Amino acid sequence: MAKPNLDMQARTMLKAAALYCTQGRVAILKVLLKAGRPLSQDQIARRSGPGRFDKVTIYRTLESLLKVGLVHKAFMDKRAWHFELAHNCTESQCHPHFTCTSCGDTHCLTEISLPMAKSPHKGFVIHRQQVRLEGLCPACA
Amino acid sequence: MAKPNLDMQARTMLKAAALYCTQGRVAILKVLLKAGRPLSQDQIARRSGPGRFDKVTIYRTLESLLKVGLVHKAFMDKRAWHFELAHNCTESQCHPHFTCTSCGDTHCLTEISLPMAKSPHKGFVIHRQQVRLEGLCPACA
DNA sequence: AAACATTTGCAACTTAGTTGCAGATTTGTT
DNA sequence: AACAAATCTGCAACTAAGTTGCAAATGTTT
Ligand SMILES: [Mn+2]
Ligand SMILES: [Mn+2]
Ligand SMILES: [Zn+2]
Ligand SMILES: [Zn+2]
Repeated sequence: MAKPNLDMQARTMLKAAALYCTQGRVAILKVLLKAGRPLSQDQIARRSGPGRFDKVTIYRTLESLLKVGLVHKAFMDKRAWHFELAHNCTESQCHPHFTCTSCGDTHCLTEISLPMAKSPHKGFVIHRQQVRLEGLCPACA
Repeated sequence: MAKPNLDMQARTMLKAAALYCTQGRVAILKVLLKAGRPLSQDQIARRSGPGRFDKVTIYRTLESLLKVGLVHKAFMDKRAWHFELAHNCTESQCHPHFTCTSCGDTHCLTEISLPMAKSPHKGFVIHRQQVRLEGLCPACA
């Protein structure tokens, strides 16, 4: 029952963003919807069926989703970028990301948000803030 | 007047960390001391004299400095890692980094620090927190 | 200065991400 | 349904970051 729902959801999002509903975009958006956390190009490729899309296509698809604000690049302290749906994000702050130092899993902490930093002194204008947390996840604590 | 001072400072730090005082380590540490902000391998290479050290050496040197806690890896939202001296950092939080969206420069905001995030619910244990800020620097605002 | 421990450079390799271009899809229109 | 215009896709070739093994060079201790 989740499948057709996800498909609809993805197509609706693309339509609303005035993007072509291509096979690649629908599939990749569904992967991100289902995952609910940041994924690398590599993970997205494997989850959308191995060999289904060229990695160039995946990067370009993600870039188009980025441009219209459907996804965010999340900062992972790994060598590869990770992409995720833009959810629970305000203009000035995306939700914090928590990475477990034991199992390595990353979770989106959409429930919490820190106060924005105050500009320190001489004319820094702060527009956006990004927070990364490290520690032990429930499973590893 | 800054030169011999920096040299001394670098050597003292290395001695204290029980590391060999090699030409590479002294030179790279001096570069980081002088820069006062996160630099990529590439930037470090250029600032320590082009062709002076192999990039492998620079990476391995930085890794040794990392291991003893003299430097930190700072996340830059670029493809390359950036390294900087560990300064004004507590156990749980390094200083925030500010990147100007206009000129691209990154500044270390060692004067400010945000309250630690509160663990949201089910057993997340937060050990460290990292904050990245974006906006306009004094020169660009 | 010798002996030992550690670091260095080189060359070769891996992986993430990018670019150009021709052919395939998508969409809106007849 | 068929067409044309706009856009996307895969391929191949490329750039750039980072890693590994190993022999030669350097740093430290005696
Ligand atoms: Mn997230
Ligand atoms: Mn810093
Ligand atoms: Zn865990
Ligand atoms: Zn600026």
